[in-house]
Amino acid sequence: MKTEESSKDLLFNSPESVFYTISKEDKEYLLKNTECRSYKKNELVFLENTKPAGLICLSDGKVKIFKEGAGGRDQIIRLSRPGGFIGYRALFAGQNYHASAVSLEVSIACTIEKNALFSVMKNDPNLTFAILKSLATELGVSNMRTVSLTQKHIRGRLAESLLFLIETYGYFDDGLTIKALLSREDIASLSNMTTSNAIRTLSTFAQEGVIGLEGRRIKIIDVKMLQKISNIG
Amino acid sequence: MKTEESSKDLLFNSPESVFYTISKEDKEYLLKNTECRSYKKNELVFLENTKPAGLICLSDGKVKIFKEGAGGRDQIIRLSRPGGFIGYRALFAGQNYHASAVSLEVSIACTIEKNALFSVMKNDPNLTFAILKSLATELGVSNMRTVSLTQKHIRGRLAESLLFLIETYGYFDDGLTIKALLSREDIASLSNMTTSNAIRTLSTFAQEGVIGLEGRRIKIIDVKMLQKISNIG
DNA sequence: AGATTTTTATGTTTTATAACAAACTAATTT
DNA sequence: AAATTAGTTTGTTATAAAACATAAAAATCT
Repeated sequence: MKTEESSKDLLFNSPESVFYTISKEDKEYLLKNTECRSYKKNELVFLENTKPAGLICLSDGKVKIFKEGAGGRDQIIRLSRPGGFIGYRALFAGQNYHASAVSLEVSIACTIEKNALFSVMKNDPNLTFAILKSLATELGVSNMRTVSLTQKHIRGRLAESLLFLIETYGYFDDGLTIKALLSREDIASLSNMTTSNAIRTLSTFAQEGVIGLEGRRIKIIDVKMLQKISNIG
Repeated sequence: MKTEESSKDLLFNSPESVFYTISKEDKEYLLKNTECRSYKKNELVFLENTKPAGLICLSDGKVKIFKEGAGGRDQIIRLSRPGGFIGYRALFAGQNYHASAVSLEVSIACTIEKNALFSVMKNDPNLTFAILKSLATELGVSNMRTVSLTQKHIRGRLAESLLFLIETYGYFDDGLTIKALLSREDIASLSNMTTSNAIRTLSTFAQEGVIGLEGRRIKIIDVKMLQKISNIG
């Protein structure tokens, strides 16, 4: 299990981090202005329409970013994994959050205070450029998702979501079970359908031998078929 | 009518441009590496899956950015107006275009060559920061749109599209007619519905006295009502 | 351990919207 | 000006998915 202290280390000293290559002084300065805390399952990380305090980096666990839609039906915009940033869109746009974030399991997240981060960025074009690239990439995913969610049918959307979960969280040690135990409701919110239809379609996939179901565990039996279902829409 | 020469001026010397405040030398350098050209109506500006050559700025006219979906049904991701950038997501993500761009009317667009732009950005954190802000803002719009398109009903989606057109292009001198003469098919692609349903729903709105229709001209009679329809979804 | 709530499951009905069809109108081309 | 093509309109039918309903199972609380 990770601690709140070791979390700062992941954020600033792992080679994949955009902060890995910044100067020693900048690193020390940001470190002093970063706070980590842990979240229980289903705890709010930030709330729609509030102001970002800084850049939040997920260090351990899983967080969903979602918008509440008409009739209480949520729409999951994004899922975050350790090492990923959350809520940075609003921060850099200078806006309030457009969505809320809630942990899906016990999680640790670190917040780099806004002004400290900005002052470092203003003197480090490479850092700003790296963040720009990351945001641009995310915008691409978001645009693709818009098309998928609006044009694919239920089976295609669900298949795409399962592939997305595999991509994001990978498998347990068995190499088959998706390493994410979402509720059926969350799977529905991710795939833009009602919970009933998510359950129904999952069990159809299971009957067809594409996946296996054991409670919240989803075993992927036939990835190729899943990709095919996702592609034909 | 704008010329290709005066277009460069808009891009670098208008106070709203992100390039307005860059140094004189940088401006001259970018100016040398910028090319403007005009496009006929329905001409391709860039094609999905090709590599961006630089940052494209629309100087005059209107351009739609769209993705071809299943069964030839397009999805308009974004509409650009003079002063706006197009295709910058792919450029900064270091990817090929995920969508295509086509002019909706006679247009002029300027392209700042990629490497020239990047070298200026690497030395001007403020410029990079400004572009980051702009991208973050767009990502917000994109996320909101995802939720609207997936959760609102036909009437709500169409009303939202009309309001979006007003916001983007404003009115003709009469203060009533939307300054954008889109085909019914484009209105459908923007609202994620079939052309038939776009036409049908437009004429329902007209019957209800919310809008007036004269060919492709759409007169907004009751904005409040339109906002209400958009909000209730 | 029992009670209560939440989550999952499945069947039935209703409805919004796509798909199809056919005609009419406007815009281009020859 | 006639012919051709592209775009618009309206009506009908088919269908995917939501809404509703009920029950079983699992998780949580007392």
